[in-house]
Amino acid sequence: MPLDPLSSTFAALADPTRRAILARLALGETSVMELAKPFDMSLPAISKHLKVLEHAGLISRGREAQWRPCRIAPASFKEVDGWLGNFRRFWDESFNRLDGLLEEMKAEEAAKAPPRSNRKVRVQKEKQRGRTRG
Amino acid sequence: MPLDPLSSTFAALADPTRRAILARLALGETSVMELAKPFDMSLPAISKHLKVLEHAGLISRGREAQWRPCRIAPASFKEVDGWLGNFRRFWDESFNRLDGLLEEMKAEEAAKAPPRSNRKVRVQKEKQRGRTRG
DNA sequence: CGGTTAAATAACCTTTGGGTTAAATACGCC
DNA sequence: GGCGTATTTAACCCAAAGGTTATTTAACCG
Repeated sequence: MPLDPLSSTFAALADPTRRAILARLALGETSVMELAKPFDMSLPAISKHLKVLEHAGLISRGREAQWRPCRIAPASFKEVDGWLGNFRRFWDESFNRLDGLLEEMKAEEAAKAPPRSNRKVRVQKEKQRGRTRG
Repeated sequence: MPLDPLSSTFAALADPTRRAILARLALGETSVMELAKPFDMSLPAISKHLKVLEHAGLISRGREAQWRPCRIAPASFKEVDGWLGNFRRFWDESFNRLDGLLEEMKAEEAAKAPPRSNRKVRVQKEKQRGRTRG
């Protein structure tokens, strides 16, 4: 019984070896052998980790002769970030528009500048991201 | 052998029941009974899920008479987002400064405006977040 | 005190996960 | 074709995860 995609992705991220592999891949596409080097672990174990990451949509794999170069796949990262966005207001104090407005007001106060007229509160776009801060 | 904090957090998020609980808590603090209602699952099972979430730092629990109200705890969410930030450039095309600059240039080109002098690229603050978009 | 409600713990079961070693597959090269 | 390198698959092991029911703890209420 396969998990829903988001669960698979989070599960894949819940292992330090796999996160280290992703960190390595953030530096650029590379082979399984290369990925395996830093770890005191058998090659099949790495192979399994890669399968988990691939199944989770976090990496994709090409074919070049006998190598299967791995690279970061963006989609699932984006899914995770999107889900996380539902909670951003709990920890990013400048996240919601009201806060943003208040902080702008404070900033103006601090700068002792006269109030400006066409000051606008920026609207959120695309599911909780893309706001100006500070 | 306890997992590192980030692994515990991702593992906690890798279950749809637990994510649903968090989604409910995003609406506000509530009791275990209340949280359990939507699920076709025994109360001890929910209790275990809550323990996992608490251990992962995703919720905290108070005491009010015989109730233990649960609420979202921000810190671990922030940790996850911070980690995710290392990969943001892979899927948020407006994330990195060079892209931002290029897009501004394109926008200016499109507007057929003369080049402006004190146009500045905004600097990233606080680990991969807080950029202006568009 | 005794009863009722809220929640956690204990003991247990079954499935999944992460690791191993040994064998198989895929491809390039001489 | 046969060899060597890269990678996956198979078979197995043990620990951890997610669920259950039965029992226990905690707090209010009358």
